[in-house]
Amino acid sequence: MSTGKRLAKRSIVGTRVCVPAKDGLYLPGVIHAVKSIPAEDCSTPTVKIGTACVWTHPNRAPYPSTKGLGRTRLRLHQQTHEGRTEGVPHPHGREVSDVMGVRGENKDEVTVTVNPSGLERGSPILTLVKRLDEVRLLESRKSARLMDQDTDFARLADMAGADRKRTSSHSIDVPNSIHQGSRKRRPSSGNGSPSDENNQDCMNECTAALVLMSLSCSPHSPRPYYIDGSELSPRSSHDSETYSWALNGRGSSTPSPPLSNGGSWQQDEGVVLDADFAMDDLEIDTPRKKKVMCTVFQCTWKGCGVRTTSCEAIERHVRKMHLGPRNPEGNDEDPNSDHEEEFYYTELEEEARNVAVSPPTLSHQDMARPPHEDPEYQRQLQQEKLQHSGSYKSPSVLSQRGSPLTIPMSSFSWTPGSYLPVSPQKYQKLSPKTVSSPKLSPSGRRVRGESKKCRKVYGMEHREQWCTQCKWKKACTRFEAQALIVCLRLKRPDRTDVLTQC
DNA sequence: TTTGCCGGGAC
DNA sequence: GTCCCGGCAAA
Ligand SMILES: [Zn+2]
Repeated sequence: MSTGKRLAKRSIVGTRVCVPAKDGLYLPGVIHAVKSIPAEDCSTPTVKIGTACVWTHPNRAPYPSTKGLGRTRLRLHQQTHEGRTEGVPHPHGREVSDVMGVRGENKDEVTVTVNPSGLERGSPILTLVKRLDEVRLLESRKSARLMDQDTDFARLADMAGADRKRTSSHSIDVPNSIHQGSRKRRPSSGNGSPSDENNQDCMNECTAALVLMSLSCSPHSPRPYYIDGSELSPRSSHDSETYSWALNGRGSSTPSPPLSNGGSWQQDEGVVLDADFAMDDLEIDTPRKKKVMCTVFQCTWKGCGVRTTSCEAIERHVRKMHLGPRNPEGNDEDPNSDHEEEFYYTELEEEARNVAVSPPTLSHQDMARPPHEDPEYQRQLQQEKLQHSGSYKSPSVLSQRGSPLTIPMSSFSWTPGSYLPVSPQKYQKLSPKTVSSPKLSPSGRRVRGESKKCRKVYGMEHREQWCTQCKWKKACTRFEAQALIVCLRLKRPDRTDVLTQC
């Protein structure tokens, strides 16, 4: 519902940004004002660099603070999670914050120019070449979206759900036979040495989710894909528009952040989902769910408010109308592009009938069926390909970027609760919306998964080997995750980058 | 009857 | 937040 997938944009004043300077150098600054230009129906942020210098560019937005460092910028944020910006270890071990500029030369290094005022008096301007992981972030006020992304990454680490703590502590599935039958709490520490199998189990669960994320999300505000009977593919009603997770019906629909953490989750908090990747935006066709919701995208550029039903369309709009071409060549397909436009629209959910007046919309039938079954959608795809080849990210492009998986659902059952191995309670907490299950029994109870469950596999006598969920009498998460990995290996052996994490 | 797991309660 | 279990429904 209107609990919204993406939070409405807040004021960007105060947001740390990078602005392009000469020689490809990006200077950190803070947006201190946004001037609106009524005539042009847009606004121009003014960025303060240091104390005096002001950068402004009509019809052009500054880069979010992490932008402008090429691919390296994300690592800056992801690896540190400290909410700080441009704190560069001084050669003598001190931290300096008067960074004049940061330039990403290659993947692992950044060149940092440090203002002498941040060092001893009279020091010359320092140019430091630092490894990425040496660069720490000082306090910064990031844009809401970047905040969201951080949250995402943090939560990403939680994909092991109830097992996550044990993931980090390398211990899981504690035998609890001693306390069997007693509601007395076991000491939470001293879990003893876990079996390798359990460790692997946990890893598998983590990785399965990672794999999913990694494979199904494009680096550019990655689009989720959905698993229908046969494949993971972008789910959209038309024009690659209303994306939503529909894993056998249950899923989420908001984009997730790029997963470039290399699986090194150091934080664990909740599930992956949040404003940008939430299990909560589930579009499921069940008897329970009567209202057909669909997503519209609204431009948040001041005074604009243009709405489209397509993510692509709104991004195109923002790019064309407000931001200008991404680069001189106008090559919008540049994988390294800044995706700045993502900051200038918001995603809203509306009842389908409202959307009918929003252009461009097709029939609503297609919202309830997979795109590959929708002839109208297919036609649209063809047209889109023809019309926008080169400047428009058609689903095929998305496919390349996100490399959606093709997973035969017959090989394993993908039950909704186990989409990410997470405790149902947590799942529900992160799901403000009423979540309906894809396969619900008439009573509303979800249909039992078809895959083996710990109880069946290990038996009551080996309860200690069960996954945590099974121990808690919750929906088992172990075998679906494993099945997913198996499928992944079979179907996408080329994705060694992800598979190596398994 | 067995199994899976939802919902809710204890801690 | 974690952990547990009553009880329901499907298998
Ligand atoms: Zn299990």
